Amino acid sequence: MLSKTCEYALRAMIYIAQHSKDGQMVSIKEISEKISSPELFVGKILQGLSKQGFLQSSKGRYGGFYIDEKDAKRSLADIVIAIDGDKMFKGCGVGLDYCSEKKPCPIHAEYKQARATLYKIYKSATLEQFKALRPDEVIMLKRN
Amino acid sequence: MLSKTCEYALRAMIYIAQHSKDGQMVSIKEISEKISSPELFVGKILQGLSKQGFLQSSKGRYGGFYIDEKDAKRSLADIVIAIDGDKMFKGCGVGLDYCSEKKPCPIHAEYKQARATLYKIYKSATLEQFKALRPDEVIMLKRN
DNA sequence: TTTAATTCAGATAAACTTGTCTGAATTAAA
DNA sequence: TTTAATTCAGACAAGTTTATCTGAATTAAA
Repeated sequence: MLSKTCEYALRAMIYIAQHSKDGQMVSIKEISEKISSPELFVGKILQGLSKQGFLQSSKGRYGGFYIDEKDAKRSLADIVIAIDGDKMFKGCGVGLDYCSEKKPCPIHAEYKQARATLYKIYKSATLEQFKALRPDEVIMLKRN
Repeated sequence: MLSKTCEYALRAMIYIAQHSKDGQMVSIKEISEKISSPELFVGKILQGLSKQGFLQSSKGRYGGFYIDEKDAKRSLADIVIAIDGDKMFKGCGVGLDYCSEKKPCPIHAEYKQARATLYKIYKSATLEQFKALRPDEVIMLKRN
């Protein structure tokens, strides 16, 4: 459902949120290692998100990325939509352009409901929540 | 969520199911026109589904595709899985490999539930249901 | 038996997504 | 002020999905 790009983005953002303590910047190198993802590609993704104001970045030595308390309140839905658009939360479940309330396909009502639930789930999840995990709850962001 | 290929497949299968009356074959040409999709591409897709036993095909003049009553009972979920695989119904909502019951991500439980609901929706929808529509319920399969 | 209309099979091409390279700009520390 | 470490920007490359081309095989009808 999420593109690979979007999954990288979420994992990277979660890692940065978890490691943004007292102004310490997190470098792309560190991030990509810790979430096992292609360094330059994740760099690009974060540059985009940074331009859109989802996180702070600073150039130069000891530079990197940072997510402050305010930005950590952003929902996963916002990030998903910034990258994949809202197609995941929109449209007919069968891919019919002309499916509507007036001419619903057989799964229209249920699908619409399921879609709304999905959106609610992503919308109410925040980066903050991943910072607040107890040590025994901490989740591996790596692959493999 | 569904790939383009899968959407073509569903729309084509629905069209064929709706027009498979008393042994009459439906040609790729007719199908692709009626659902406005690339003819040769939909041809390929249907060839694959036909090999997998989702519908009948016959070569030669007056040949084409056909969905009998038994095959019309197949669920949309089966077709989706045959084409896109089951990734839509599996895995973590954040894309975490190590998210599990034991170490759930913050949205694990809700997402799992939503995913299951989605599967149920596709699993209980059949091609048959699209044949049974009353005239005023009939849905446009075309684009544009 | 010939012809025309079709599916089938495999190769090729175009478009999109994912990933890499290169060099410039920036910044903190030595 | 120089150096080393970083992000940034734009071009490039590889991989995947979507779409097309070509010719062969098949079949019903003329």
